[in-house]
Amino acid sequence: MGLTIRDVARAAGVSTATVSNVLNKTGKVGERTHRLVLLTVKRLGYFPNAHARHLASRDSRTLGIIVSDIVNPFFPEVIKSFEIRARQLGYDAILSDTNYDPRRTREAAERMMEHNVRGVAIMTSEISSRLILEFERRRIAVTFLDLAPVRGYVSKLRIDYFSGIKQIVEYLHKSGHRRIAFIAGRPKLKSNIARLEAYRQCMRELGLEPGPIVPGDLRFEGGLTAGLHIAKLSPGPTAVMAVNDLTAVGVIKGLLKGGCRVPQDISVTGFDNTRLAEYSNPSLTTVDIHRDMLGQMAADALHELSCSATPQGREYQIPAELILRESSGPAPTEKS
Amino acid sequence: MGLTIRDVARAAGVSTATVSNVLNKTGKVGERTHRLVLLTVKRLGYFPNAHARHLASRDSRTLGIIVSDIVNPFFPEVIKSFEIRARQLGYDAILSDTNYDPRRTREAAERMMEHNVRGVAIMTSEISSRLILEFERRRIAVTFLDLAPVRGYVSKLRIDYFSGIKQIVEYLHKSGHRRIAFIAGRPKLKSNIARLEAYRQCMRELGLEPGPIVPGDLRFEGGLTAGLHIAKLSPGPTAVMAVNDLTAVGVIKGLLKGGCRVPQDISVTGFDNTRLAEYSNPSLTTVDIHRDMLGQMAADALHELSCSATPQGREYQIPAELILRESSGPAPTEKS
DNA sequence: CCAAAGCACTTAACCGCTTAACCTGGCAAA
DNA sequence: TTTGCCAGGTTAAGCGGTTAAGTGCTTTGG
Repeated sequence: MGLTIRDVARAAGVSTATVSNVLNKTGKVGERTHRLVLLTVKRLGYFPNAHARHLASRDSRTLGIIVSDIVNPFFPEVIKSFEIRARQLGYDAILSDTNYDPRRTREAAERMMEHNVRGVAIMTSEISSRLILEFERRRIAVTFLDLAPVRGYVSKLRIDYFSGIKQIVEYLHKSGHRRIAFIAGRPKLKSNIARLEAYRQCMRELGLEPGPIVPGDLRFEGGLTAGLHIAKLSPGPTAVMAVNDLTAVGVIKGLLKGGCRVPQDISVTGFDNTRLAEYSNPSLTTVDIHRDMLGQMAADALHELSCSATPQGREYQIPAELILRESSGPAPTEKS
Repeated sequence: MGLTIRDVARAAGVSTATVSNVLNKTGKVGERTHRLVLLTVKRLGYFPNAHARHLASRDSRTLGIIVSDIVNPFFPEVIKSFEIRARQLGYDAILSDTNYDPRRTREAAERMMEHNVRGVAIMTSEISSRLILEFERRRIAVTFLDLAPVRGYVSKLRIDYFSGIKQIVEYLHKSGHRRIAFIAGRPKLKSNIARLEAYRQCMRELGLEPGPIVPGDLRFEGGLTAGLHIAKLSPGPTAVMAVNDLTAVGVIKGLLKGGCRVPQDISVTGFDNTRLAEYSNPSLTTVDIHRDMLGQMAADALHELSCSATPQGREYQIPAELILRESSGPAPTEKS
């Protein structure tokens, strides 16, 4: 196996406690010895065993993040910023992907417990309340996305879907659009429902009738179908809001296939501001919800919860920001 | 803290060794007791502490994967399939992202050592040979992508860039293209060099002069610039091969801005078959290099190396496959 | 001038698990 | 009946660290 702290201690002619104190920067070691130990560590190429360290200190200094699908372009940036912030705060970060599968979600949660994490950011909705209670029982800090109320060990990251949708609707309205369709996502996902409801409410507030609401599936294919469908409508909408970017890209393709030009005939908007939005052709007008901030905030929230003696969950707002690109423009002048 | 194996042992009226034997399925426990223990574990909601387990068994049963950028759409699928396969083989998987930064690459490697992984899949090129030696010294299995020769503990995953490029060139040639440009990537990356060289060689083999070779940066922006540049060329190429999909998407945008239609005036091809290729407009003709297979193979290779008594690294081939989509077509008929 | 305090360490008892070595009772073979 | 053996346990010694308590100095205050 590898070297142990005892090997280092022997080589440096000190006790293991001294080596440990040097490596943990407790300040209990004199400067001469400190340097000597550090030198020996370098010379031998010693790395402390993380497992032993966690076990002995009764503190894993680890944060976990559970996402539903790492391939979904929404998550990588969240994961990345989570991991970076966790490291800055002195934590190790571990990731689990559930693939939208409740069984794997349970396994992911169990993995977090086995690793004795101090906190876990849950970025998926397929999690049972039993598991959440289990986390609470073990005093493991938790953050949720949108779901669940704030409690002792539970903080909440609320993405401001309403504001995001509102910005789109108002922008389209100002650009002269009056018939604005909506392509929905999965009817069971809270975040999708929130967007749909926000759309309905914002339309009404501007005195507009919520236009055709077409089902989708959050995927490209659903958008494609919806786009083809909308291209055939008469009188069709002059703008289409999609529940996310991927759907919007599908919609654009569907509309083009159906003979509509984007944005000359119909404007299309997305949601999430994934890379796709930027690279799409035409590039997408969409809403950015600061995924990097999301990851960072999750790590910060967990740190705060797990450090406090009397933890009190908080609610964090993730702002949404309208990003104008090529897929939207002024409404075409009516010829009917 | 949480429950320990002692709590379970006490509650079930057996020794800790028995509980351990049940949980590890060693088959040394009678059926009655087995069931009793399992029941007690469920009832109390006990999860074994992974750190203690790893420490005591002197075996982390963990595989690591180091990637350069999780946000790069190439990696998530690799990571996902790696992680799935690792779990199937009974391993825990940990991920580190280096962000193309040598310092963070070193930290990632150190993290792997601290976690005492049995093997690590290195999917980045910014790694120093010192670290590789360090892995070898500790008998940690390693797989590399393209780089490095096969050795005792080192296997190699070779993506068949040559075949991929060759398929594109031959396809374009058959479609009547004779002037085929190439947009390069980073001149230091081995994988990029391999593609460029393959392009040169394949062109020559077909009796074609390697056309303009335009620098790029693997990013959208580089492609955009290159596309604008090429649109101005006269006589311009009738086809453009980009070093990767992202560049290709940029190229398309650049060409469109420069007044060229894709694929009517100019065909464009990508490389990697990221999701982007599918969603781009027009969708991209590209080469799929089976990223899921890559991740799985890496896990398999590490498993094999770390289990063998006399490990001998092997070379694994990752096949490449041409995917035809909308961004390419027959060469326009010359009018000069 | 002596006790108390401070400094720079060492000693050794854990952390929660695994596992080799050691028991024990019951049954088949001698 | 004795012996041997095996299935089905238990005991206890680590794994590689951390850390509270202890030790032998030197310094300091009254």
